[in-house]
Amino acid sequence: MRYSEQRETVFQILKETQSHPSADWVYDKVKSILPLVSLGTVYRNLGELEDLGVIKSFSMKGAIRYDGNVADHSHFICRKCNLMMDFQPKDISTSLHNGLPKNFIAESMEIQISGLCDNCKTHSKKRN
Amino acid sequence: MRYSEQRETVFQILKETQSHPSADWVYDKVKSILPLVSLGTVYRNLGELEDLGVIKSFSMKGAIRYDGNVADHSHFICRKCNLMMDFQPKDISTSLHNGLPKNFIAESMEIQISGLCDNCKTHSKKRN
DNA sequence: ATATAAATAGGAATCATTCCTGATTATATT
DNA sequence: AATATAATCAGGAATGATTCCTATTTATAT
Ligand SMILES: [Mn+2]
Ligand SMILES: [Mn+2]
Ligand SMILES: [Zn+2]
Ligand SMILES: [Zn+2]
Repeated sequence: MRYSEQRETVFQILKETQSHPSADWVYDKVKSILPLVSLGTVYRNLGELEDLGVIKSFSMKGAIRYDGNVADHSHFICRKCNLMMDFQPKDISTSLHNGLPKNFIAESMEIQISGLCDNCKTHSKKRN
Repeated sequence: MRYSEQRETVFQILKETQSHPSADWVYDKVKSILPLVSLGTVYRNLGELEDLGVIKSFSMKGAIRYDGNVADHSHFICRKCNLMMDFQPKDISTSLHNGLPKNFIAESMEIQISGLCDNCKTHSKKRN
């Protein structure tokens, strides 16, 4: 795989944010550094970085969101503003061995907690 | 909310399957009963049923999938064929109180295990 | 039976994502 | 340093899922 400034920039942006952004958000950020970058290039590089295993993605509310944190972790998701925050549940992987479906090979686990974030539990307007 | 045969049919189809189908799959099923139904009607009724709280939805691999099982449960997802199977992890809700993010109101939890289903671990072709 | 608002069918519009193509560029080789 | 070549790119068209629109139909209250 050949080096490209576009791919490197996409990767750095993803590593530096905790916000689990969409491709479009990444696109805007890249544009502020490389104004001529195209959205297709951002998508292609996000896909390539995911194939390399250095970023992750998941779809949420009809849009793909990307995560530069590839370590095992879980997410808290605010149902109002869609904030997505990492957290590390303790003592889960050990206790989860109970109740797993039979004959399936489990490769990864994600726990998603949905609810209201700190902002949204006190304010009614969308903040994020 | 007025009764409609279309909504009732959508609801019954979702209650009777365990497959976590897409809107399009539901559309095909409804058509076999009400041949003139439109895809827009299926989407609208799926949304209304979700608002009522009698079905759930989540997006997966860029498409919305619907679930007629509104009881708390988790999913095993095959990364090869996208099979989505309910399971009930035991002893999770109690142990999960450790490690939750601060100041967030947790309303629901879902555990997703990804891996290979029984078919896919032995065959290479897509079955589902 | 009639009135009325809710729901529908069919199709257009939208939006995220992927695909395509001719131009550019990183990198290896001379 | 110049050249060759395949990878990558920019820009835009195509796709596919979902939502939106509107004239028509229909459930239901009176
Ligand atoms: Mn994360
Ligand atoms: Mn389910
Ligand atoms: Zn929030
Ligand atoms: Zn499978």
